[in-house]
Amino acid sequence: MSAGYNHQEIDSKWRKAWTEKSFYVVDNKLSDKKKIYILDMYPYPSGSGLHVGHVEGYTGTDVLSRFYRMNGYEVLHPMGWDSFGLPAENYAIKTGIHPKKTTEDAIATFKEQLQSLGFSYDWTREIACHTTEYYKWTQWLFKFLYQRGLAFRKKAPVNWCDKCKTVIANEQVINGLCERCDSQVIQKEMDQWFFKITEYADRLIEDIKKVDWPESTKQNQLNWIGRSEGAEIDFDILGKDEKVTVFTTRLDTIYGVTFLVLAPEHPLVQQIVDENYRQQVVDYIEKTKQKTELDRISQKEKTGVFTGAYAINPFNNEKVPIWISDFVLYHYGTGAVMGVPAHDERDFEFAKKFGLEIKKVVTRSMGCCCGNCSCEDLPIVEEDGAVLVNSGDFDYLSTHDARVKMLDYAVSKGLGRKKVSYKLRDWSISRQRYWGCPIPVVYEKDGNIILVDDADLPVILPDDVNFVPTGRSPLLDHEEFIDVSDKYGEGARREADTMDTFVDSSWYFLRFCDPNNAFEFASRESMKKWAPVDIYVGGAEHTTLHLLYARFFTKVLYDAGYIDFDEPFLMLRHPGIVLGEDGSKMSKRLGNVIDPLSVASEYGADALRTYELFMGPFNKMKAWSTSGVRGIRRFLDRVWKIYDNGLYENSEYNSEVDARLHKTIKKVTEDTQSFDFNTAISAMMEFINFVEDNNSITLDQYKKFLQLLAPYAPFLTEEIWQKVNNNNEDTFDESKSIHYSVWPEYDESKIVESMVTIGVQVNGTVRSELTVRADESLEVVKEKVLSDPKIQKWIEGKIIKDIIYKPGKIVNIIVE
RNA sequence: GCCGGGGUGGCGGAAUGGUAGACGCUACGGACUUAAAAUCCGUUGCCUGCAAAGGCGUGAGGGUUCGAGUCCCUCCUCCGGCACCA
Repeated sequence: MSAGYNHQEIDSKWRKAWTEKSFYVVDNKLSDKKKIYILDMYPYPSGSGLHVGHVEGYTGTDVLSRFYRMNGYEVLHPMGWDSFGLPAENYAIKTGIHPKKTTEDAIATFKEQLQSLGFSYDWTREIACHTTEYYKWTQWLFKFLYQRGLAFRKKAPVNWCDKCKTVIANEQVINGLCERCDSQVIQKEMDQWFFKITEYADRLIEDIKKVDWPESTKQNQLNWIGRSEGAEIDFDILGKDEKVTVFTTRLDTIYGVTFLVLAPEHPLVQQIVDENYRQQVVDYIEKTKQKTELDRISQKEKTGVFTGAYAINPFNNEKVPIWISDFVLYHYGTGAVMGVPAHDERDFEFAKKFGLEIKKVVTRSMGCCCGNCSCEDLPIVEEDGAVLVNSGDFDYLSTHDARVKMLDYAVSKGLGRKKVSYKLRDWSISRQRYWGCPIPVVYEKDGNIILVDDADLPVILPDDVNFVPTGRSPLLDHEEFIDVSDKYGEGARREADTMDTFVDSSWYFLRFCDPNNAFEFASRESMKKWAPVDIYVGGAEHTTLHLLYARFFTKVLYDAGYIDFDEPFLMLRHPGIVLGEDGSKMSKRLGNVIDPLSVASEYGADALRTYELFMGPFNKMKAWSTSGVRGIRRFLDRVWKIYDNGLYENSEYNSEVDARLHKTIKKVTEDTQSFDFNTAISAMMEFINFVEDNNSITLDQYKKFLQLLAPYAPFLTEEIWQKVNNNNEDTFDESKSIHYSVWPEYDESKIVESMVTIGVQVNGTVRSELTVRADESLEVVKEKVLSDPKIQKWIEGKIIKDIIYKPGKIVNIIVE
């Protein structure tokens, strides 16, 4: 422990005072004041509590919240809990302790940690998605999507772990293995609920341009949606009254088709297969079903079988064999592809393996690049300057032009059509798990779907459920929950699956606008005032799922007229991962986890907060350093010492200190807003160094400096602020707090320096320096520079060709 | 493989095309102390040199420019995402 200010006393005193005065509570009344909504991704309350890495993001948003309050904004800065989810249920399976209990205990721990660090959340708006008050509206939103035709039910494969006897979520499948027992996960067909996010694919792509998000996150989303433009072409099947439709983005290569491949799951396979080949086809389909995800990913060689059927290429009427293979994905495109081995690496591999013909239809116009390499033997995939050959009327066209002309031709002859395909698939939301939001659906005896009435919401998740894995949804065995025959008629049963927790988190940011509303998910007025989120901060691991789902929900609500914005998060930033002192990821196993509360109790919450942001650029990965925290603490102690030794009372006004202060105000104001917290803190350190070197700071200057530091170190600055203002702590309120004081403005005229020191170069290498008026003329500078002995040494006997002078920056003498 | 983002002292990192290494840590030297901790002062990119000074330096190699960490091209490497997507 260092000497200096008593953080234990000061931290707890102000935490208490701010809480008592409901400092950060905001209302929903529309006002003329500027407003800003600053949000952290709400955490999953895990049993192990927060470590210092989690706190970086929360510190960033808190600094911004405090900064904007001081700049006259009404700030909505809430916190809540993503409290449904698998870890609590898995823990319950292991220990028998109810998820509700472990979750609520964890929430208490998290809350204590956050409050100790002085985060200025409006706790009257706290939400938790496992509460009935919250999930009533999650259920309402499910119904809302269903009514708009965006929720539907179909059979779909789920991940099944045979050892754990349970269905597990995609997130729990690690490289095809079960997260908990490392055994193989297989696919099982079950009835599932889906949300039709694919309907919004194009708007999700288009609107990403509107938001201020990290470029990589935007790219990840585009990548995930995976839009590609191409064509669907119909191939007649020889001797059958059927057609196979393929999807291709390389229509220009269609004269090179030497076979077709269907996914083994393709329904047409059964109809077209030649009887002589039926057995091998059936065997192959069966083998594919047996394969685990891991098998399919890791198999190096292509597999497949011939169906005995042939198709006719509509462009040249050639007869090509139809194969099936598991490298063709049933759920993408049409589940069928045209094989062009000369111009596609996968098709090339397949043709080589099974001895299929390879027919080249695209060539480099100037022949091979070098003439003596083997590149002509490999598929030409895409290349500038390549042209078509062996393609009938389309010969000598560039690949690009050929694509356009061939599509026109196909459309005019009725052979196919333009088509856009997406990688994005509909969002499967059914989970065969207990600890989640019940789906508000009842099935009548004949299977008819009935939505539960609004008046009967929420469908309450029962507490007394046996969640030990049996291989089916735990709620299925809760007769009282399942059996609703008295209300819905003989044989009526409730849906027993719960919703994916990503459904909860797809709309929680709206609930914060009006968290206690019992009649709507949030009032229009409250959302008009606060939403959308202006600044959103959270982990980069959510670049696709959560952030995409929330955008989808927002657009659906927008289309229905509930809200007047169609993007939920205008600005998004990701905090970088914080590594342990040893440079490896913090984990219990390595024993390098650092608890924020222990840092705060040893060095003070302010030192922790300031260090969190001083470590490095906000969005970059960096390693924790306890000696770094000590360095910050030294800095804070020096700030305290200016009060403690009364320097501000004994100083004469010093204009250089003042110029420095105004420069610092400018830097901190700009850098704080742009998330460059580390350089803002450096600037404040430089200012204090300068004050100490000059042994001068007036009260007014000191107070302005304290205000700059206040968002970062709220406790210490509040303490000094009260003392230098001689406030009576018994009558403390918002009007006297530094955190509601008016952010200092800088005076540009004080920043402009009249005298500057610039470098003097000879042929671009610095040889001397020169102090002149910032706007000194070239003549004077030239005279001074040429008479400088250090410079004369370098130009002696040489011809001066030019002198470049950029006022205030540099002078460069070009010789010889 | 494709997409995105990086590579700067012993370490974390600063630098609108204009004196690279701000700020902090570490280390070393000194002051204070009976002593230690804390605190304060000084030094700290590398090489040569007692010094003055000079040379070399931002992953590698080219280029543009009076001038490049910064802009352009080629390559190496690390991190993140996607990955048989036709």
